[in-house]
This record gives sequence, C-alpha cells and structure tokens, in this order.
Amino acid sequence: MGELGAVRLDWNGKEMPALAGLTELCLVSPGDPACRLIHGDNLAAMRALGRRAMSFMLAYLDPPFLTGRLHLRVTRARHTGTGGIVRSLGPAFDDRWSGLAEYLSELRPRLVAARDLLDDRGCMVLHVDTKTSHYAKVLCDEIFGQSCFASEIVWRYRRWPSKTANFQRVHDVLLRYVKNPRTAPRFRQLYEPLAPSTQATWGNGRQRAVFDGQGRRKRSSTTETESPGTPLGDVWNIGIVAPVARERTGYPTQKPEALIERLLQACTEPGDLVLDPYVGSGTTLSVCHRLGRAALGIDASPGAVEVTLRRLEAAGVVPLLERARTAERPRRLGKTRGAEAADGQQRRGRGGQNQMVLRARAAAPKCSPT
Amino acid sequence: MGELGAVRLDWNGKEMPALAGLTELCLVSPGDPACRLIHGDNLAAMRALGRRAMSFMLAYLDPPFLTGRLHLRVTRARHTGTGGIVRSLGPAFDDRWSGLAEYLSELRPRLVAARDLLDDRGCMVLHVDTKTSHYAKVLCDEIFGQSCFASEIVWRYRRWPSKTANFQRVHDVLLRYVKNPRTAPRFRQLYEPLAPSTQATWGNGRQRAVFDGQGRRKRSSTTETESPGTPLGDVWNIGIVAPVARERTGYPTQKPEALIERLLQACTEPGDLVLDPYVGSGTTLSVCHRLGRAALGIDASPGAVEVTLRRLEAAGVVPLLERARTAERPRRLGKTRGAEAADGQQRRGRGGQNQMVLRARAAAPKCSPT
DNA sequence: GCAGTTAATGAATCGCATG
DNA sequence: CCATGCGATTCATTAACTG
Repeated sequence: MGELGAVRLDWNGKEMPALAGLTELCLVSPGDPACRLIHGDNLAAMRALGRRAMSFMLAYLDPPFLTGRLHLRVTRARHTGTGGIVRSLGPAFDDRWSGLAEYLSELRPRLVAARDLLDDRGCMVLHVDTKTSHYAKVLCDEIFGQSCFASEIVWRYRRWPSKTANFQRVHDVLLRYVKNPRTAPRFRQLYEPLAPSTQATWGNGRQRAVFDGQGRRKRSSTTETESPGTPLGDVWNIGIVAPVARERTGYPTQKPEALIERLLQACTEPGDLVLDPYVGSGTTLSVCHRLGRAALGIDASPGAVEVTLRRLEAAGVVPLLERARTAERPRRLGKTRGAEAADGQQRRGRGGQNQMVLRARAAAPKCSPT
Repeated sequence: MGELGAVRLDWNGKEMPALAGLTELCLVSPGDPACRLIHGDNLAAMRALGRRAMSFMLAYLDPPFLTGRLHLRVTRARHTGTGGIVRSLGPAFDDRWSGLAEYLSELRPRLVAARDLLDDRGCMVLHVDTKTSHYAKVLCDEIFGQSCFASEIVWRYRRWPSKTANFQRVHDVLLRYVKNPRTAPRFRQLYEPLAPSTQATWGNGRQRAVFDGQGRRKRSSTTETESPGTPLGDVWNIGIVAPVARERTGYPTQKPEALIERLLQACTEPGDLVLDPYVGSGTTLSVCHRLGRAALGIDASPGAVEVTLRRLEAAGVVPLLERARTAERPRRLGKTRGAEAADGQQRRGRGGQNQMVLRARAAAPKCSPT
C-alpha cells in the first residue's frame, strides 16, 4: 500500500496564499524567557519565530471548534462597596465563519507554520471535536504526510445530560503527528492500571508466556516483577474543569490541566520547549511552568492575554511579553476566495486590538481570577 | 454557517461509474424470511434490493479496515481418530488494496447504495478505525449531507499491549448518519450508570434544579424518583470477543454481540428491518434474531457464509439463502481508474466464488464451530 | 452449586534473521 | 539495502477444571 497518493481535500480558495505580511516580534516587557507570551495573530507570530530559528518539542493547537458563536468570558470581581461578587461578560474569541472552507483556509497555514517550527523529534497535537476532526485529519495527512500520523486521542469527559434523540457527545479528539517518521520521537511510556479482570486473574505480577519445544505457546504465568500497568491507550477519561473548580478562569472552552499534563509527561521532557499558538486561558503555559517545560504562547485576544497573565502571576511567573506586528497589513482577499467569504461579515481579532496597552504586571494584583 | 459547500474529497477515478452490471437475486433455498443471507457482491445485491423497494431501519456496515493483509479464518474440528482438536486455516477476506484511493472508490458506491435502501426514519452506521475513519466521514458528509451526521461513536476496548513509542490504539470508530434530518429518527434513549462521583454526592435519586424568584438557578436537590442513570454517550466501553469465548467463531475481526446489541436497542425496534452488507461472522444476523429484528445480510466470502450459516443454525434459525448473480459481468476498468489500480494485483472475492454450491443446511450438522 | 484456580489464545508491534 | 517473515512479548478475557 502506498502513501495517500491522490486523495486530497479540496475547496475553493485552498491554494490562496495565506494572509500575513512581513512580521516582527516586539519585546513589550522583560520577564522569564522560559515562559513567553506573544500578543498577536499566531500565523504572523509563528512565521516570525521561524526567522528566529526556534524549534519546539511539542506544539499543542487548540483552535476554535467551528461553533458558529462569539464566545464570551466571565470576569468576577468583588464589589468595592457591598463586597458581593460581580460577574461581567466580555468578548473572548470569535468563532463565526462563513463556512467550513473559510475555517480550513485559516487553519491550514497555521498547521504548516507550526510544523515548520517543530524539532526533528517533536510532535504536533491538534485539539478539535467531531465537527471538524475528520477534515482536519485529512488536511494534516497532506501537510505532515500520512506516515507521520501517530494517534487519534479521544478525550472522554462527563457532562450535564441533555435530552436529544442521539448518543450524547462526550468526547473531543486530539490528533497527534510527529515531525519526522524516521526519527525516534520524544515519548515516555505512561501506564494505566490493569483491568479489574486481569488483576483478579493475574494479580499485579507481570505475565509471561511459556512456550513448548516447538515454539508453540502453552500457557502464561505470572512473574515476580510487578507490572507497571498496561501502556496508556488513546482513550483518556479526564473530567472537564468543574464549574466551581479553583482551576477555572472564566475563559470559555478552558481545557483541564490534567489533560495537558498527560500530554506533556508523554511527549516532552523537562527543559523542552512547547508551543501553544492558541493560548486561551493559558492552561498550557501554566502546566509547562509547573512541570519545568519552557513554553511560548500566542493569542490575538486581549481577553486571553489578560486571563493568562493573571493566571501565571498567581503561579509565580512573570512571562516575557511580546507583540506580533505586521508591518504591511495584508488586504483581505475577499471575493477571490469564493462566494462563502464574500459576505462582508466582521472578521475576528485581527483589527482594532493591537491598540490595547499591555503591561507586564497587568491588571489585578489579586489571586487567581475565579 | 452554511453547509459544507465546496469542501470535498478528491482522488483519481472518484467519478468512475461503480462496477456492477444488471444483477438479480436467486433464491437458493427456502428459510426464515426474517433472516436472509445473500451470497454475492454487496453492491450488486444492494442494487437488486433497491429494485425490490425494500427499506431498512438500520444499515450496519463493517467493511475491511484497509489493513493491507489477507485475513484468514480458523476452523476447529475434532480429529476422528485421536479426539484432539485440529485447527486449520482458510481464507476469510482480502483486505489488500493498491492504496486509499482504490479503497474509497469501492466504499463510496456501497455507501450510496446503503443510503438508498434506508427507511426515512432509519440510519446508517459505518464501522471503521482511525486509518480510514476521517476519509470515510468526509465521504459520508458528501453522500448523506452534513446535517445528517449524527454521531461519531468511539468503541473503546482493552487488549494486549505493544511496545510502540506511541499511545496504544484501543478504539474503533462508528459513524452514524440519519437518512432524513427533518424526520424524527428511530431512537430509544439508553442509560449508563451514574459516575461514581455523582453517586457519592447525589445518591441514585434524580437531580432537580432549584430556581429562585428571578429564574436564576440556586442549587440542585435530589428527588425520590430513582435516576435511570446518565444518557448513554458516544464512547462505549465494550470488551473484544475473548479468544476462548463461546461467542467466537474463528472468523477474523469478529465484532462483539454486546456492541451490535447496543446499536440495535438504540436505533431499532422489534420487527424493524436491518441491513448488514458485510456479514463476516454473522454477528448482526445472530443478534437481530435474538432481539426480534428482521435482518438481511450480504457477503461475497464463502467462508463468511459458511460460518454464518453454522452460527445461525446453532441459534435455531435457517436463513432464507439467496445468491446475487450479475447477468453481465462488468470488466474491471483497470487503467482508466488511475495508475494505482493497474498493478495487475489479484482482486478480492469477486470471481470464482459463485460456483460454490450452497445448501441451506450447509456443512456440518454440528454445534457452533469452536 | 459456587468460588477460586488454571488453561488457552487473540493479535499489534518490535527485533532479528533471512533472502 | 530493502522487503519479508517469524519469534518474542504481554494484557485481557472466558471456558474449563478443581476443591
């Protein structure tokens, strides 16, 4: 069986050059170089990082899920007078698109840019759900090569039940690709507990097959050495961040630290460099700091940057903060990319946000923003 | 957000007309009309069924998984002299392809044919693994329409460990599509046990949200009525058929009855008609009989037909057996469908099999072939 | 009859030998 | 050097056996 050969995903505008002019990163403040945060478009920023010849052991991409919604974040503050908790809503990120074609058109160059930044032993993990995972996988096969596909990780969670006449969706998908299929990737084997039935039959000892003279297997036996468990599979049961968890930041679509921690433990070692082009609430940066991994995050949303700065500060880090500046703002190519992009809809987070003044010790000197 | 619009999967030969001449079904033997088995190419057979205007509430498709291997089946028999068990290997089905393009070219017309046979309230379930699931999903979106996509069901199992530097693959994927998005589909809500943490907090009582005067939720409380559990999600933990299970037939890639049973319980009612164009070991027919669903299975492999007949006989059914005959054997279109099909490779199971004489009470009058 | 123990073996992957 | 094939590995599971 050959490579994928001729099978490919096509849409109008796929081959249009991706939008990003000449970009440079401007240092906004000093900070810990092992924890960097860039405010700006992640495509522009990743290309600028490429010119700095940075290389990453893991790129974790958690893009919008094509929900068709404008996502809001909740900010909680103590009212100075009454002392009560005041909740206020603000924009987080815009996940509205003219269609799947536009969504993929934006995602594709970012996947390419992330791939280009990977270390030879590194890998990329793309977090999506079942609305887009299949298209994303075909796209990634094309970008990375089919032989670089490593895993479809299923993150299984539990959630509030709904009454739809369907099996309730209780999983997300994480697609993992290695940079180089001929290089041994960074990988530390993690283990799960043995199945109850296995423990009942074999205890905690490692099993060993016994063969007869002709090389045929006769039976198995347990050994003295204790089994570490069964190698971690690609279906992970991890709870979502509870609505009242200390971990919760108020930023929508926040991912649990336990999920990111497992990825980091398996795919990186302490000191390795991790890229997160969709920072959101800053979970990756936070866990990287806790586990001794160097991290670089990018986000265009001022809300994301603010939440992340607070969260890191609460963890005792002041990140090195930079800004991605596109010298020559590219024109939106509009009509040439097909009817679906010509609806004149307001675009997300590329204009009108760079004016925000960012301070390294931004905003509140309080605790975690719960 | 519009429909998928322009995003599509392309490959050389995609638009070639699918191979199947004028086909008719020939009754080979009388039998139970609620349990039919057709020996022949499933595309030809499905088209012939279409001319009979049959309509199905569920089509379960379990095609080869693009493993690149010739799969064998194990036949066990008691040696007439020594009384020992004699194992012998025979062909089951050929899963070797020139590439993904050829695989998809064969799958696509079968998906179309299956869709055409569905009842308006019916659904199709395609069982694949992560090598092909993403391509298959894009294909199905095109055939059924994105709005007909219902679920990506993850079947999670446990199995022997391997030492690869990767998360071990422990899941298959079942893609479910409904025929008509504007019709309420057959669906019976099934339940799972509550999570241990939920039981600890709430016991087994049904929770009830409590609201204050302004319609804001205050807290929840338990009620007297016992909770049926949490609605069944789209990640299913079901064990593979154990090597020594009574259920095991010796046919490779056999699916557990528990998996099919869950599908039937949720997507059909007693008396509904179920289609299985890739019968294999006959699990679907067997479970349909047990649950009172009428079933029609198709398989081109003589081994599959033999195993299925024995299995059904052990369950007390004699299926109505037919044969799909293509009056005018279509020529393999070879070179016109692209280089990857022009390698002169031996084709799977379409020729040289129809000569086999099939008897309704075929082969051994023994018990299940373990 | 039931519980506990023993037997049997699927099939993914790696490593090594062979051609 | 690359393709092929076989041996080794090792949980998971149920049937069969034993006390």
